[in-house]
Amino acid sequence: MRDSKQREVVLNVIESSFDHPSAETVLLRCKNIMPTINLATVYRNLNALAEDNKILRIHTDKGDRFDHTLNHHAHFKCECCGKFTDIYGVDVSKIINNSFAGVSKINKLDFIVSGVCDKCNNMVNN
Amino acid sequence: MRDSKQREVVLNVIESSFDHPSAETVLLRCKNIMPTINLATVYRNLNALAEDNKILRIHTDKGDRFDHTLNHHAHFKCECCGKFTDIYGVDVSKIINNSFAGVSKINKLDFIVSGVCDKCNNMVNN
DNA sequence: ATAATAATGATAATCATTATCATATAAAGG
DNA sequence: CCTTTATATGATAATGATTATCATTATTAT
Repeated sequence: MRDSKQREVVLNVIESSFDHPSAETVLLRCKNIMPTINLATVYRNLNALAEDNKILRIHTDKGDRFDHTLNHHAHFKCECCGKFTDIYGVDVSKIINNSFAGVSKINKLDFIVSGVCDKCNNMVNN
Repeated sequence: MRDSKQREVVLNVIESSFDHPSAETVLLRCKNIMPTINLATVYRNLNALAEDNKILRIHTDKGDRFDHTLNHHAHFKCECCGKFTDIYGVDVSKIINNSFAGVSKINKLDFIVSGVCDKCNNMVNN
């Protein structure tokens, strides 16, 4: 893999984002730094960086999100406001170290809890 | 929600399927029973049944899968052969009963472990 | 039986993502 | 430093899963 200014920009954007941005959001943030960058390039580099374990891909029901945190962790998605947050109550590393019947190698965990966040719940009840 | 022959067929197909079929696969199986059934109808009814907690939707990186098992459980997806199987080593019900900081209500769990299954692993090593 | 309304089938539209391809750019060797 | 060669890019078309639209059909309350 050759170096590229674009890949560097994409990596910088992910590493400085703490809100699990989508590819489209990553594009917007990249354009602030490099206005000529293209959506296809962003997708290509997000794929390359995730493949290379430089960033983490989170798979959601409406498109993928990307995370600067490398270790696998659970996420919460509010069905009401769409907000995407980290969950610290589950020891995912413990799970990934276990082996399951019929499984030889674990590469990835997608663990997404969906529901209603406190903020949205309070809005409904007030 | 009104009754319909088509929804009955879709529900029957899911309840007699043990391989987590995709919408397209569900369509094929429905057509064996009702050849005139339409893809849009299958999608509509899969959505309605999942919404109604009659079936379970599993969200994967390449399209949704559907399951007759109602209680939330973890799944394993082989990156090599694409096979989709249930995992029994993780007590998901225990996780879902816990509450997380900032979360008022949990409706759904997507828990997918990706990796290589024993079968594919043996093929590579032999 | 009839009226009101929801479900269907056929198909167009959408949305995220990937593929294509000509051009630009990185890095290796002279 | 200049050329060569292969990879990355930008622009855009294509794909694939899912949803929307809309005229027709079927269900159910009256």
